[in-house]
Amino acid sequence: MSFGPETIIQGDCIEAMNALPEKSVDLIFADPPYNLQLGGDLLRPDNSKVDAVDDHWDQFESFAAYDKFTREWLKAARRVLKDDGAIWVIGSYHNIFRVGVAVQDLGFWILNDVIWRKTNPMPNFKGTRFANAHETLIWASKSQNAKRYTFNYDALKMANDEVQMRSDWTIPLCTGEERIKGADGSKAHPTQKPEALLYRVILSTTKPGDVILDPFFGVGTTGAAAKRLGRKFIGIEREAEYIEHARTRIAQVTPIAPQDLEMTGSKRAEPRVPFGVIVENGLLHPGDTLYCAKGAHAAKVRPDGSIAVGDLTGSIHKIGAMVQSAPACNGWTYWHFKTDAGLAPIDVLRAQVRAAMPHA
Amino acid sequence: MSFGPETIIQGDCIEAMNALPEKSVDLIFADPPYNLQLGGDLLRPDNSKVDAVDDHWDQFESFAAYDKFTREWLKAARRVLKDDGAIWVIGSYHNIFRVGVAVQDLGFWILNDVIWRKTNPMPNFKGTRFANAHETLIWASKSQNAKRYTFNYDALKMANDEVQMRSDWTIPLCTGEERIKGADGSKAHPTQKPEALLYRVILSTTKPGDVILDPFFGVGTTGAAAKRLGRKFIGIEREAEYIEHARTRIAQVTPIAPQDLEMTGSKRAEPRVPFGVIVENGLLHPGDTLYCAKGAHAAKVRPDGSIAVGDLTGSIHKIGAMVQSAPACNGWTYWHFKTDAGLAPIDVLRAQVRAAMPHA
DNA sequence: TGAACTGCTGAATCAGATA
DNA sequence: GTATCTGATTCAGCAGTTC
Repeated sequence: MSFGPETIIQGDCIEAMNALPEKSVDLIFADPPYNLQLGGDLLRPDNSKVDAVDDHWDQFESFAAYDKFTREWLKAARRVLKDDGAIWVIGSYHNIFRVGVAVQDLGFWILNDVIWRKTNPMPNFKGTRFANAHETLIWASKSQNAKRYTFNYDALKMANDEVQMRSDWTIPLCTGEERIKGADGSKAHPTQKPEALLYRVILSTTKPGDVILDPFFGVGTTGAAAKRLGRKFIGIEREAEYIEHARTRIAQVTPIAPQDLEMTGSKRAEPRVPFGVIVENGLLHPGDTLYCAKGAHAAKVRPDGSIAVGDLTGSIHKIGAMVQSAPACNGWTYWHFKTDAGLAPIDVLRAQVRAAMPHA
Repeated sequence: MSFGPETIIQGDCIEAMNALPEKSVDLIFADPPYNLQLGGDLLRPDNSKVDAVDDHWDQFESFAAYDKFTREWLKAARRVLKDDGAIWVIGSYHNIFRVGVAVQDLGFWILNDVIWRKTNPMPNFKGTRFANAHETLIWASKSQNAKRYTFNYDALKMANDEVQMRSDWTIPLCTGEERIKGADGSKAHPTQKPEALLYRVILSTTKPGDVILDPFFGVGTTGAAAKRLGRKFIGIEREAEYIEHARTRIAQVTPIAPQDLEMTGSKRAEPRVPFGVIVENGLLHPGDTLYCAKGAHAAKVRPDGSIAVGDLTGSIHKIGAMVQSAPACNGWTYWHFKTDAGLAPIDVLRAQVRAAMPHA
């Protein structure tokens, strides 16, 4: 089954997800409710004789109900997720611990917890606690064995001034223009997330064209960011009013042109060039000598693309590791050849071969 | 019962806590095993081996076994805690969700989760995830009705440059001189916490003279910080070797008057504003064109904050240097974007983002 | 004397394709 | 499923040495 680029479903998210085909979505982003409905039931103002056991029981019942709900929607979510897909869940200390345990118990494998560090949080007015200045996101693959989840490491590193992206993200709250307002000017949704947060989630863990499912769609931040970034989305939401806001909002989003979606790619994704091809193409010749950067080691190129140091023969990687007594070695950067300007890594020859290859 | 100012008990923490009188301590700080589940060896890019936490005390058979252990020590801890006392537990995503659920289920009432944001975390060497740059602390009172927990609001605010203390704390790792070393110069304990972290915990949630219990005492960071701040402590630790280090260490601590205490690490590290954030926040869009001041060079913005001039892609700084054939370039001042009033340097956009982040 | 440089290290669930 | 091979991958801070 393939989805249209924009799907919004009104209804209960568990039923709606169970109606979707299994293993059909690439990423799930979920911002579940965390109204534990505590306080009212548990507060006993008379305070005359608080039975501690009863207190715990009440609390347990309430937490148990939330846990049951959490496990049910997570289970439904896991069914529709592709085996190489991943899930994000956002929450606060009220619910995130319970969500995290359910995520782990259902077989997801946590990859990171990520902190959304708010630049402009609401202060704690009473001065009774630390200002609650962050929320927590859990990023998990479908299972421990699912090693092929999407992570655009190089693009994220580029987006962070060429330093690898950390697990704490500093992003402002959703305010001002971006905040969706109702007819009376009041905020349309109590917990609208900033689009910058979703931008980073989607940029880091999906590819263009991927299908993103949001079971608690609200006013459609996930949909807006997905559309902007050329991803498909499925949003599920119970409240007709939120859906109305979401539709209006998403209709106004202009997608980035496909050719402008291109980002810094991974070296791992580049086509493999065996060292033998360098020799085959005459960029090096059998009998030529390779050197390590300091010239301490020298190796001879052989016709089949292996190299020799004394009696030792093998691949550029193996021999490189052996002469250094290292557990591993990248021969492309370790070995150099002589040029007029001095030693140059053989990786430049590989780059020449790749440049001459037809674009895929 | 009253305790001496410094008590260290060797033994199992659950048995030792059960031997203490109930409702006798003011604060508990616990740094339990994290239940890391590591694969094989991890090599850095330079082929050196990461010194992993592979100690026997961190090994558990299953989540269920870890949960059982967690509930048992938390239950024992709750018994010895005064009704107006509080508990801190620190952990990572491997264990903190399970700890948090146990804390809630046992009747504690979470007041905050606090993020220890590390200035100098270990990077992710393989480029597979976000750098794991934080740990999470849970701060909880003994029960929901226990409103009289200690929180030194004004002192904390003062120590934080007159701004309310937030739930994310930026503090460096414990390294250098502070790190306790064994006879052979290697680290005495694999997970020693920075004293600055304990200062802040103790300063914010205890009064001078309070009794602080640490059931996983290790090399005694809690004891050292408690003594320095004029609090009593009880440390429980199984390993005789750790206790030996702790005693030596704590003996060298000179208590200081709280008013003389300078909050360590309270200066907020000003996060850089990477160019990717400008795009993320929609101040520029993928596909937009940047120009040098004279308009001779043009570059296209990409979704990850890299830019492209023809086939060349890279950061604003790198590409700026390349088009000028210069060794280096400040991309913020070199590249401009079109406005109604002509070209403006992209640095004005960075200023806008910074202005929107008063507490970044 | 100081700047520059080299080396080491920190709670880490850390690769991917092919045979 | 396992075994083998290619070859990609790090940031901040401290200590010790060199220039």
